Amino acid sequence: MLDLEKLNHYFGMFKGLGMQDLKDLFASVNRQNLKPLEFLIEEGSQKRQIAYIKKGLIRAFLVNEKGEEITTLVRWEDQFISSHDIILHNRPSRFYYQALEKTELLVIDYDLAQEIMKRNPKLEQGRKHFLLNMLKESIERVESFTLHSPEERYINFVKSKPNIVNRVPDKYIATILGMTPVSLSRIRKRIATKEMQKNSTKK
Amino acid sequence: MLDLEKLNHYFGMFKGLGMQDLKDLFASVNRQNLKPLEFLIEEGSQKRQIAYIKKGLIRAFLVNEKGEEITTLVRWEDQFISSHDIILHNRPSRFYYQALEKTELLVIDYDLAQEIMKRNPKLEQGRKHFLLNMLKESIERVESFTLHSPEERYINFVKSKPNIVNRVPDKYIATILGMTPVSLSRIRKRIATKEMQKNSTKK
DNA sequence: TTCATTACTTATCTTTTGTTAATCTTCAAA
DNA sequence: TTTGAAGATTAACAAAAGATAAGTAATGAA
Repeated sequence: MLDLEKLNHYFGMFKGLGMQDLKDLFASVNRQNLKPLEFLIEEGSQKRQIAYIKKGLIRAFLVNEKGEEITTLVRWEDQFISSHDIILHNRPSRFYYQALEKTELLVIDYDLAQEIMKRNPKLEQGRKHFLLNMLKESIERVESFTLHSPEERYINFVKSKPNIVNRVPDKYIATILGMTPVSLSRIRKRIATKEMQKNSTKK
Repeated sequence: MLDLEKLNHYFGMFKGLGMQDLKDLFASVNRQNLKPLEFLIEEGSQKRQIAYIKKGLIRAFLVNEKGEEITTLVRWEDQFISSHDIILHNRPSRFYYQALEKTELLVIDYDLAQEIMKRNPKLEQGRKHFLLNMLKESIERVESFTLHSPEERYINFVKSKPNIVNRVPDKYIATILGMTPVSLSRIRKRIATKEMQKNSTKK
């Protein structure tokens, strides 16, 4: 599937786009490739850009007062990534955005995208859809903290993103789920033990 | 300040509204009053409505498998409240929405509001603003779980919502912050002890 | 293939949280 | 003013999580 077809498929974004805007859009989209461990956005950046991930995987993390890296999210192919500090809060990014794999991106300036949307009211539909999905995802994540235990949180993460677990080191998954890597390791062991018991009684 | 002025102030919502739509809107807004402990929405409900809180306070909670009530959010005057299960996920509400005080609401049918928005493209701006605020709030809440300890979470809650703390029982605040009431009580004591020490050395 | 680095696991100890139940407060209804 | 009922605190114990360090496994570059 072509890139734009994919975007359209997920967000129905380009339905209403005029020819001039399509040209503008294409002209302003930059391809960017990152090697593993390279940064898309660094702490302190104010670059107002949004990236569509064609291939690869990016993690967002910040360095806290103790000097520890806290990873808060990962995004992978066919998702958008941007600094919410820059885009949503209009402040320098507290987070780094780092590729964990060879990653191919389509990068667009946020303000330009805004303008194009303004000129094409029909695009609002796509934006609304996109925002609602972000909101859903975020609310679900809040609920994972208020409604579930750390162990349940990990189990659900594995269930809902089985392929991602194999592409992201556990230590990053740990802090995404609000726990330490050591604690996650213990939880994994606990789960494995329970599985063992289940299987032995089954037999 | 009048109700509509307030709404306008916070969301700039009615700028682009035509006369017919204003009439529609007014005709379809229902006033509703709740006594303490009465429900706006009950578990299982599918009523697609959004309420603006003129006065009072509402908590959302669900009853988990163990039969415990888990409160996940509170909303108060000049805020909107709705069931995200119904509105966002199109499924029956898992949550109850209960007034904790004498509460006055303006209730509107969500689908009607949608239609009015569709007929008034200028309103999209207000909706976008509203959605972005919801998203910001939700992301900040996720960060409070990944970036802060339970103790810090409580301190931040008190700092950012000092008036609300006095209107909501601690046991509800506890589960909003992802902990048990007993644990919150201990945290409060710990904080108080630290404050004591600070004040004694200051003297 | 080897070796060094990084990730993961395990161990030990401390701190915090969960659980349950008892006790103390508060506050509103009688 | 008294008195229940609900909320908050405290206690006691078990379970889990944090912190630190040491050991083991995995991985990728030379």
